[in-house]
Amino acid sequence: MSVGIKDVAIAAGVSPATVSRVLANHTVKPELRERVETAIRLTGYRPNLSARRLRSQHSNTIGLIVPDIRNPFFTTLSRAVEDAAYKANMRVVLCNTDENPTRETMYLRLMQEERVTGVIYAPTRETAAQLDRLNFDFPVVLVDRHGPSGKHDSVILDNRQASAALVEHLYARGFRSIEGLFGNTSSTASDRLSGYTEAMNDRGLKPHADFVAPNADAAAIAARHILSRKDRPEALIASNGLILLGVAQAMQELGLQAPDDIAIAGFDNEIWTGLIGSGLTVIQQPVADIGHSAMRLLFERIETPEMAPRVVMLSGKLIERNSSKRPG
Amino acid sequence: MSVGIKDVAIAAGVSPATVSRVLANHTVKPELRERVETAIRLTGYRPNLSARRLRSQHSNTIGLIVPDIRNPFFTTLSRAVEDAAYKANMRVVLCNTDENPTRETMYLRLMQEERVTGVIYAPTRETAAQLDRLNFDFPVVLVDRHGPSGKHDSVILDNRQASAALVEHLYARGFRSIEGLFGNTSSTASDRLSGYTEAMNDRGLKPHADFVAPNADAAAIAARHILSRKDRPEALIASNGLILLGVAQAMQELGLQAPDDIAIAGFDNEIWTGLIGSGLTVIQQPVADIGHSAMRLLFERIETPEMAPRVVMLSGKLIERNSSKRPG
DNA sequence: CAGAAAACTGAAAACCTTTTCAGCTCCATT
DNA sequence: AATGGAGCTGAAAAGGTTTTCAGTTTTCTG
Repeated sequence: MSVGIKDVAIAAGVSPATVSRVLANHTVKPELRERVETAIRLTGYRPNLSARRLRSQHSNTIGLIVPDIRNPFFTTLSRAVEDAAYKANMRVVLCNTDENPTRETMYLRLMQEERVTGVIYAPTRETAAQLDRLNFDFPVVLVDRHGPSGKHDSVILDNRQASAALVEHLYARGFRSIEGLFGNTSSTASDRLSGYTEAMNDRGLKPHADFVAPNADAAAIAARHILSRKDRPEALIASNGLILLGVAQAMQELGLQAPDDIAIAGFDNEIWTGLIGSGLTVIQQPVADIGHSAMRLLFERIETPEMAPRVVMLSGKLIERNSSKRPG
Repeated sequence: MSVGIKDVAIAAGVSPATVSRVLANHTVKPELRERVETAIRLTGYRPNLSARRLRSQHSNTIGLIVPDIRNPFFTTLSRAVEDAAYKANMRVVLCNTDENPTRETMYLRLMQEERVTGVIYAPTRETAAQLDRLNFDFPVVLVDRHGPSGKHDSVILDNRQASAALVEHLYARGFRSIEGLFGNTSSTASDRLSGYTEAMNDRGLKPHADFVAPNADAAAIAARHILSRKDRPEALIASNGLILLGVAQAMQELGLQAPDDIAIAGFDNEIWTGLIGSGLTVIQQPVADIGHSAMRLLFERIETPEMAPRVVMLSGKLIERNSSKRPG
């Protein structure tokens, strides 16, 4: 069969324990270490990680649970997580939930069975609400979305502020009727909603929010409705990258141009937002930072389990482009 | 500590073996099964996958090794792989190589140590060349890129044909000076190059190919050069999605419009290609199909290890948009 | 140079399952 | 009524490593 530590030990004329010590870089007399190392090379030995994990009780695995890796936000996030993980000599198990609570709980259970070192997790609002009740044997860092209380480590954007900044920007450019299209599954969407609502109210404007499943197709359908309405707004805000994409698709189908026919602003500075038309005004999230911060929090939590939960809130940056220019 | 199968056994008044059998859905008298099941529920038992893997010699894990998950092609691919894995009750370990052979070999080694069930792998040309010599203990399915010989299962696009289709299309539209911008790391790029070259030669045209690292930034720099040349071509072909993106960026910076200033065509029907300007002409790859096919090949290989290697070649589809219209 | 401390090594236990093997019960067949 | 077989179950081994513990060698101290 495959060569084990025992075979290496025999080949090197030492005990398995010594081989293990060489592998773990523990203190071993140079001469023996030498012998073991050549034995490893000769036999082509590869440690069995399952056995190692079982014995050492360290899985060196982190779980990444996101709605859909195809959402560019989570794509970039996952890349940042993977980078940090491999620097720390850890593997990443990837889980897509499709915003489906059933899939979420099933993956959370899987994480338990894997005895993962920790989890980076963007929960739906539904599952997040029960997060206090659930008890995990591993640390969880929430990312992009927060839990029911301040009880969990999390890394999120200052969504209310970012949303308000969008309103403020459009207001400053002279727009008054500003409608918002928001996702209906995440805490992020609702935070952005309240930032929007508040900012509108502060300026004596009447907020008008619509809700939609956070994917491009659903958003496109909703946007077509809004855009073809007789009383369509002067400006439309999209609460995330996928929704913004749907809006852009609807605009194209209807042959509308921003900002001439309607002003557009939204979230997530995806590459295409700068290329489309004369550019879409967006809030840029520090996505890679979010991922790295999440991993940092996770590692610190592992090191100091009793530490009080921390919420890291990062700021978005308004990228002004032509889609929100005052027309004419 | 955490509850093990032994604790469940005690709680249910049976042997650990019986608990194991219940878990594996083996034949157990209904009454005992009942008792075990409630014991599991009561104790909150979760199997330890490391132990299970060690003993059963099945990792139920598949490795996914891609250059960069942020390349939309691989994003979609990974999603398809994860879906198929999920359905087969397997986990996915995600690896980004950044087209770096060192990282590749280190991940391949990791896969050995994980004793993975199989690997889906998009190798660089450099590592692919040595694939015959390397010997893995697990099946490998190459994806998007092929190995040195027909010795490996693989799922790829008919790249030569697709590339030729692009030339043919541009030729039909009246373009004669057609330059190509190709990646320099993958077999895919070189296949597309030869498709391009051949199609050009067939029509008595002189091929003109440039090579670039397959990422948007490098492509943008190269494209700026090409586009600012006095004798810039009538049409430019980009050999993948990232390169096409770089071209689009360069066009924008230089204030050029397709097809008025130059015709553009490329690979990968990313969403933004339909939204930008009046649309970019591209070859659409059946990406999800590629992923699913790869998993199917992998599973079939596991089932029938001695089967001869199979190459699945899928066809791209030309999406004609305005960027390749004859101007004026 | 003796004795104590430090450094190193190996045997065996432990990690948590699954799987083998033998034994038991129960039923059907002759 | 004896025999054979099918269907279950439990004890124990096995899977490949790390870790503990005790023992041995080496180094240091006075």
